[in-house]
Amino acid sequence: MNHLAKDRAPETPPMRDDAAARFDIANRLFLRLYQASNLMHKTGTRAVSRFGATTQQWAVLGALSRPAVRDRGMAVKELIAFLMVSRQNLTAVLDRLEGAGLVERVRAADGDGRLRHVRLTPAGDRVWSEMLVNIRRYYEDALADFSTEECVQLFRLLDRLRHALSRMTGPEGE
Amino acid sequence: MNHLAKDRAPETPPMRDDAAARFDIANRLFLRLYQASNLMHKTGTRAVSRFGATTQQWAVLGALSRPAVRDRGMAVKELIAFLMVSRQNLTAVLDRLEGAGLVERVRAADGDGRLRHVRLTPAGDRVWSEMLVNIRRYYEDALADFSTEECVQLFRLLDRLRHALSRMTGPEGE
DNA sequence: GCCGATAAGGCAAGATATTGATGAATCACC
DNA sequence: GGTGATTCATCAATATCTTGCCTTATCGGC
Repeated sequence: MNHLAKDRAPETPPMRDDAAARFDIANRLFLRLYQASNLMHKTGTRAVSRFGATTQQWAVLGALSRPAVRDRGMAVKELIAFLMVSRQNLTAVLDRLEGAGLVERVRAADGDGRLRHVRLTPAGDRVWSEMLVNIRRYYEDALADFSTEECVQLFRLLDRLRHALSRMTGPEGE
Repeated sequence: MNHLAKDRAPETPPMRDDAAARFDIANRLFLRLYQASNLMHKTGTRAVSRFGATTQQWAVLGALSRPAVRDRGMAVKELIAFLMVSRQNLTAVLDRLEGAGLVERVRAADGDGRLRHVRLTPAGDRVWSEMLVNIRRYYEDALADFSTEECVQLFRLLDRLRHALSRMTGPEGE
């Protein structure tokens, strides 16, 4: 990795080195994303393991616990868009959560009879409150070395990356 | 978020709101990490699908193709530390790669007879070169809206997060 | 030469993730 | 009222990913 003649380039920077440097940093970036995501699932599942939960179930419960949707629940399609997973996968996760009694599928009270709204059960609400204690501690541990400003920075960059990647799944995957 | 204990000194920022804001941003951050990682696997696997590969196999081949280890290969233990996956999982991925003839397990030429070095086969080397064309295009597409400076920034933040999370797996997980 | 530690593989169980194909109920439109 | 699109579910195949436990081979120290 020789990126030497970098700081003193009064004219046009050499195209070849620039492309090579970008590939190199992209490679490292995606490797870190891969590693960080592996570790997130590993440590996250451990953090909520005493509830028999996993990071995916955590994500679903977290989505359903948001004040804006706590009462009405979310349609499966909305959850798919929110979590960016496949329908087949989400169905399996929902099955497990429903089996554990944390979540229920109800027909939408309003118009559309095709929609099934997924909603937290009272038990799910209770378990989520308990999990929240562990989750707060998990966030504190994981981000202890990050200033709030840096957290925001990382969030924004990840958000843009997510946006770019979701465009690659096809124009409808927005 | 409702700001509760606001009756404190106007000089110091209210602790409660600060903690709530940090939790909120942490929550969004990890959701974005979850989403971005899902999308990375989805779009990445698609990018190398015509080689019958997946993102994990891509990661392994990428690790083995680095100039520093191209000839001697990497011990399984090194690969585990590098990719941060479990041994049981890596074994399965290596089995598939070995079955496809892209990778071989050889006894370490040097001292330790316990070590099996995983190395690219000539066929694996060839396939990797072809995959590289797709991978370069993938990186360009995914990071088109990012300046090189922003890529470095995101890499550094992810690297620190990876480090923090790996500390949480236990002191040996370094 | 014995023995604990290390490196790797085998086997099992369970959860997550993708794609693809199929089916059933419902809605919107004509 | 029929038709096509939408929403959700199901079955199947395949690949990851984790934990836990057991086995084998080897290394290093005593």
